[in-house]
Amino acid sequence: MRLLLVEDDNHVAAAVSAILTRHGFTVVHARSGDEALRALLPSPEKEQDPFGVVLLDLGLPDQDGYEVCGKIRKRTTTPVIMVTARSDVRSRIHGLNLGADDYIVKPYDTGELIARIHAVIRRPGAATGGAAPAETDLHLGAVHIDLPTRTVSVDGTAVSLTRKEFDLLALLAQRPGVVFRREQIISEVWRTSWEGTGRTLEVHVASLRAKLRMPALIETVRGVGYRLVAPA
Amino acid sequence: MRLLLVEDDNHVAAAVSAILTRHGFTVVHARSGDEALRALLPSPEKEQDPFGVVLLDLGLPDQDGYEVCGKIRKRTTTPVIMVTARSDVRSRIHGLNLGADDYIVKPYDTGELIARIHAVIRRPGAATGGAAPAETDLHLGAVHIDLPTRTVSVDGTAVSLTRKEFDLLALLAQRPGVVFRREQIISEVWRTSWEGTGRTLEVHVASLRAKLRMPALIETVRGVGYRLVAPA
DNA sequence: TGCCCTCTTGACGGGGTCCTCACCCATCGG
DNA sequence: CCGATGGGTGAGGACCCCGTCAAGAGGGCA
Repeated sequence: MRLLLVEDDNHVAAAVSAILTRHGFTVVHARSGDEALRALLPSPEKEQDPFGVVLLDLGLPDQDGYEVCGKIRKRTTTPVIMVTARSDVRSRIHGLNLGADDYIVKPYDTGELIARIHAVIRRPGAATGGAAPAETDLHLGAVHIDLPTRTVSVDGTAVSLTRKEFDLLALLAQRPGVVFRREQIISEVWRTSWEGTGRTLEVHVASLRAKLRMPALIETVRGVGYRLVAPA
Repeated sequence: MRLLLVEDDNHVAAAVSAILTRHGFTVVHARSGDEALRALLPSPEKEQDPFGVVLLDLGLPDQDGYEVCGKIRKRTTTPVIMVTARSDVRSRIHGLNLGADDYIVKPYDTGELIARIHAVIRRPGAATGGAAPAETDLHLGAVHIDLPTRTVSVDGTAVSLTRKEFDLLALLAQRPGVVFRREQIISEVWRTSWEGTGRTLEVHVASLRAKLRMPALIETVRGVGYRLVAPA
């Protein structure tokens, strides 16, 4: 699960990040409120998994942490856990009323942090309540892709794809015309930084081209990667 | 919204109850773990609104408060907030890992209590009480699901499902056709972030397929999860 | 207390997916 | 024209994932 860590101190961020990574989270680090908001909002460019939870430090340089929390709540339903050194009750109530799901006071026990994160993300709706209504249907000429149901059809007839095939197609289809580099595709679809020595990627591309019966749809960019040709 | 207050001390209960009532909650008071569990379980006789949240004091006479929390979590998905004088980190982590949604240490500020209650019940999906009138009946071809009474019938004949079976079916039925990931199902139905190694999920799916006499209704999406096939 | 229902776990097996490997072809630079 | 580089292709086998079965733990109810 992806986690957004909002923290201006790089040393603290590195330490916390290490702990969270060890517990299975993919940590994205934002150093300011602006950066956090930009990372949260689904931009047309990068279509990634939505964040499962936000760890928001209130001591930010550019803007008030409470304000950031409010803005996050206005746009998404992603759970927010406030982290701060301010221990007074007033601040806690203020934070919670702004839409925060929990409020932890520094210094905190790392075990408790993990436990509270899990408590927040297991609440019903948290799993589905990612970012704002992202695009779920993609049309590319005759090809129609439905993300939630993981179904693909060409000219109206359904096509059965395997997991890797679908993930690969979905990735490319999010930015038609844009070239994805090989290593980028590997890391997104395979979720591992292992750079294969084999022909794995090519095999899956070939399979996709065959199943979609449109070999020209996926274009090879020699020495770089692949891209989907944008429909006219 | 109805709130279940589990507290053995009558004086404390009266005081807290008054505060909560003033904030718009309908408070039901249970003096022991047994009483709490009996109040929570939906009896076929009295058809009442389900509880929106449980305030669980850990200092109970009859049984361990943690145990009670575990039992509650086993049967319902109602949010639980633990309230106790035990402030050590160990207890907090233990409580949260048992499925509690929050953990407040006595003595607490009443304003913070209210804020934390609101933070817990504000989650989308947690609104079993007064909020959005969610869909209560689901029809999928020959299968009819009634959420409030937790009854399921196929072709008009009733089918007896266990708790987990019903929760699983109800989850999938909420969005026919869309694929639910395994982890998502685990976290929603089991409400615990334990990543099981066993075959638990598959066993329940198999049981459901058999009882509904429609093996094709629940479709396996290899490497991802399951989904209900949308009716034609 | 004893029985039954539910849930969990583990072993086992089958079948679908994925990766590897070898070889082929296309492109590009000299 | 020729070699080097990098992608395309077609098997085959390994691995992974899921379905099934059986056994056991725990709680509920009489």
